Amino acid sequence: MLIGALLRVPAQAIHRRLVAELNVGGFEELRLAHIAVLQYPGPDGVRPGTLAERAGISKQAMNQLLGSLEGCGYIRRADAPDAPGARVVRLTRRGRAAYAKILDILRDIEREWSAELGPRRFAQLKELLGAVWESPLIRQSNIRSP
Amino acid sequence: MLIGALLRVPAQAIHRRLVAELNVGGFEELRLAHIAVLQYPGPDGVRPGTLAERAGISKQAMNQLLGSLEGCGYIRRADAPDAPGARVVRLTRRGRAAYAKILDILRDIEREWSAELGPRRFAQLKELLGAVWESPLIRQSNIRSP
DNA sequence: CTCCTGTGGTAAACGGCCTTTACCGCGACA
DNA sequence: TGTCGCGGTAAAGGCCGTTTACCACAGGAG
Repeated sequence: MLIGALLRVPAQAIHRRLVAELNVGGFEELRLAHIAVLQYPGPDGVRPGTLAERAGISKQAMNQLLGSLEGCGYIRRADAPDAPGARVVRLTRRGRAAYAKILDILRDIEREWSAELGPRRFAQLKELLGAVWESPLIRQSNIRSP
Repeated sequence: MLIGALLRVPAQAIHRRLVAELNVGGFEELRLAHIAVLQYPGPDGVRPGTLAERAGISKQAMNQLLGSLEGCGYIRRADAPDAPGARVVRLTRRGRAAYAKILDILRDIEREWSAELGPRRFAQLKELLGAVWESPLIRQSNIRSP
């Protein structure tokens, strides 16, 4: 088995489970793409452009997601305090609840994996993935062209 | 950092790099979604429905991908030798070349990661991901509803 | 034999999500 | 005062997956 599928399939499974559990947990409007906005470390106080870069999508795509989330009452966009013309995302009460729910679900998943692999091996897995994350290997390939 | 992003970002980076390198390497028609068909262990001799299940998408979505790949000359669909009415996917020469190219790129990536982490730690990472893969944790969440 | 059901494949309509192209407002700066 | 860059926005188009629906065939029940 090569590294591509080893990473892709679990990532996809986690993604789908997040959406499924959010939908039955009172956040019916949230869809797959919205997770990219709400995931760690959360969008509160962050610029749209920064969020786009984090998610690896264009500013325009992020803007659509933000518009949709704003329409559902999860966030609002406010003027940035420092820069004129810039905006920042603010989580509403509902948005904070959804974000907290996401963290809950992820911690559930981590608990399950930890039980399956053993806590020591699970910690090792996270440590290794963290090392990959911080290496230049990823960033490079995740830059968008324009 | 929670497990969701730790898996998703590298997986996405690998996906994008695969497509980028395929496109400059003589396989311009291949797009992101096509990778799901061509990835390990390859579609040759496999039923469309099985491929759909592997990729975690509907049979219909897989069929569209197969139609597109057939139009570009990467595969053809033949009648299955055993079951009547069933079909199997066959790689053409071009399809085999693309599949080989994908394996090459993935091996390049593995080499780079191995150099970054050290061969011992990289092997450990793959082993741990393999353990997750084989556990019931994933399959469960990757089943499609209908 | 005929009906029914399950399996495997296919087709068309629709919607979500991303990219491309384009534009606006504002400050900096020559 | 032009114009450059930065941040954000808007609209059109395309890719991709789901939903709904249908067809062909085999195997069994009646």
